[in-house]
Amino acid sequence: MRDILLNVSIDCAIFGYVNGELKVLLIKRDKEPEYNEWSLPGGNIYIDENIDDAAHRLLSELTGMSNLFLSQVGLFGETYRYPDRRVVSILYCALVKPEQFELIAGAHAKRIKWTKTNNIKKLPFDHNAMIAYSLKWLKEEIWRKPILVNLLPEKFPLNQMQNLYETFLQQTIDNRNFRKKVMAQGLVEKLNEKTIGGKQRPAFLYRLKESS
Amino acid sequence: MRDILLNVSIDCAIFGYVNGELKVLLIKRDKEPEYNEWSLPGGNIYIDENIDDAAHRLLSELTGMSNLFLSQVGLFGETYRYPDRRVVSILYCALVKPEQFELIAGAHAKRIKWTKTNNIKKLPFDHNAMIAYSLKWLKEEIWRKPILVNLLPEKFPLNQMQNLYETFLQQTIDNRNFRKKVMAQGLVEKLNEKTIGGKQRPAFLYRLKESS
DNA sequence: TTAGTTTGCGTATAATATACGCATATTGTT
DNA sequence: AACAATATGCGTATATTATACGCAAACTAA
Repeated sequence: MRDILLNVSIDCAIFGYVNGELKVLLIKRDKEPEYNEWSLPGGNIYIDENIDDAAHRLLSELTGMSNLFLSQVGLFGETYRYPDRRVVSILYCALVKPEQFELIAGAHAKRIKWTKTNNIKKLPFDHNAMIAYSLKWLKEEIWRKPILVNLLPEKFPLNQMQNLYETFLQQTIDNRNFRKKVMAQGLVEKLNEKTIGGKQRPAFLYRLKESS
Repeated sequence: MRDILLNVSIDCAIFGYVNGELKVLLIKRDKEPEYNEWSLPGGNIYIDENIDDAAHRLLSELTGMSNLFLSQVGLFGETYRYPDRRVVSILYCALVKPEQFELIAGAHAKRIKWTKTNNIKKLPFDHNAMIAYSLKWLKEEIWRKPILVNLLPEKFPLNQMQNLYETFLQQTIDNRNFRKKVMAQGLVEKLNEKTIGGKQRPAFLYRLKESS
């Protein structure tokens, strides 16, 4: 039985994009407090466990998801945010393609579901604030971190990347300017390969730079 | 005897500007671990204490400083960063005018000193990384938060504000463009008062906007 | 061959940031 | 009282960056 950090916890706001709709992953709690309520996946950190590692482990245990690109986005430490004892929570955030994951309700999660982010009902603790904060953070970081690029296959043509950005930002982007912008900030690099079997002119493939 | 959070602590990187030099506040620890070593001021959070409040209290206790504009800048949670037990530390940061404070070494601080930020020797724990991180953060936030404006008197002419920015950023700024930039982002507001007793043309006074 | 489509080069325009001119209001000096 | 010295605070010109758009090239399907 490994010891846990009693005053620190982790919560994860995992967003998924399906058919142009942004959804957030909720689990049905199978323990107190807030037994049977829908909430963000989260939990405790082991005493000798790296915080980022803990976030990945918790998600894996609760939902079966692994190898996500998780970013630490904030700290929620209101005095009475958690009823049982004083717990400061570290908020992690990721964007995923729901269809790439088979959700498996694991320990402490009776069920799992994707919920539309517009019009979320009242969640336990400060989880509504966490979701709002994450969405704001995401839109700011989308051009600086490979949050979106991680939804793509390892190698992809630029128009696929552009479609993703357009879908997430809910706006069309000029393809020529998109290329310039993406190249200027250098999150991705051009490969010497092209798409094959497409129904039009082959496009060069790109991938996330090592350093990102 | 109030309980404390065992797994969470606070550290403060307080920077001071004297004669164009940036210095950081260090205290000489009077308890283990790292007894007698110079380190960043910091300490524990009480079980029912707001995190921001704790940061202010700790600084006050250790150094006598109060009413600082403190910003939470990061979380340091490496597994073995603290030798006695697992502690995740929340880093706070502020910029002050050293001459405005009478430093009083309080509980758990044998001495206090200002040290130049270039060429700091090895400090305990991860405090060197904390200082480096704070400096990077400061330069990014200097136009968005009233970190620097808080070093000024309540009412000030724009050239005083400009001098401060120039000193901190170590570069000259065109006075006309400085005015435009400052007005455009609206951290401060113009008053209907002017400087008196100066040795040249009186300038309008400005102050930090309420909302900031 | 030709129509349809996407790629990916280019340049033109708009928006923003930086550089700089200079008249004005004040104090100190002759 | 005139003038130098200095900082204020208005303006506009230039450079840099972001956005809008033209269009030829490369491929597929028919």
